[in-house]
Amino acid sequence: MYICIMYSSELIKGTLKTIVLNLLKDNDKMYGYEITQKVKDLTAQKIQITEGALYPTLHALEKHGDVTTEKVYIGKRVRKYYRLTDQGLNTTKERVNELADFMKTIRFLLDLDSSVQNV
Amino acid sequence: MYICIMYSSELIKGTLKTIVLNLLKDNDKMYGYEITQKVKDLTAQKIQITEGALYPTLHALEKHGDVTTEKVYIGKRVRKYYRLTDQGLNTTKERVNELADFMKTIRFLLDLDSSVQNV
DNA sequence: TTTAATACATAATTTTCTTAGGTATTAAAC
DNA sequence: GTTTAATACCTAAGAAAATTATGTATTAAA
Repeated sequence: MYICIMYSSELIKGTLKTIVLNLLKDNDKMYGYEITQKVKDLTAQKIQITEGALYPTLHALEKHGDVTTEKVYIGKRVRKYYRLTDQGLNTTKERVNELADFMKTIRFLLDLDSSVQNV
Repeated sequence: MYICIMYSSELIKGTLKTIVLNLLKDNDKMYGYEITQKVKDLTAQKIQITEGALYPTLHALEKHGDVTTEKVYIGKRVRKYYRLTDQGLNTTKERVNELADFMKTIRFLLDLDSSVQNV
């Protein structure tokens, strides 16, 4: 699974693009490997993006004009940096708002707010 | 899409089973069509479960022993009621906890808690 | 009497991720 | 010195889960 939560597995899908876009919104430019590490660090290893999921996603974002790329050589090793376009920033805002709204709906639907243990 | 949010489409996937299980936890017994309507009502039409997604899911839950079924005839029309088993109740708790935890992680990752508009 | 709502179901297709594989550089360990 | 781990990119086959489309049938409403 692209999202390799310790406790479970396929529970949630479809958030990858939003996660990537939001990271690019906050970080000016990032390369693929960096994204996987950042997500891993920020989530205490709970979410681990696999490369098989990430790279096709990044390529799709580029194809749709949400990001631009720039190759940088560190010695002989190549890094491909991704940067949000103006359109990509709009897409990001839309996606993040949708996800936030959806999660709010789910929380209500599952009655999570009334229980004590879930903040 | 099984989840037919007004604003978007494929953003989130994989929550269907958890939603269904949690409804059954709170409602003793329900039939398929009732589940679709309940979710529609509770979410102000934001989430609309399609039958093509629901029925295979219910059948899978039955196959795995999380629910039992009971056919009831209303006149000549048949209703198939689904009811949680003890095992199903455990599955439900696990799933809901996982989903809650995951959403908390996503909220942190997307920095949603620090912004004003998202409560 | 036709349409909409109720109520079940399956099958083909599509999307999206997993799993697995491939290449190559650089740093660390042995 | 050489193997291993980490860095860094990538694709392709397969699986999972939904969408879309279709089917049957009853009942209520227009």
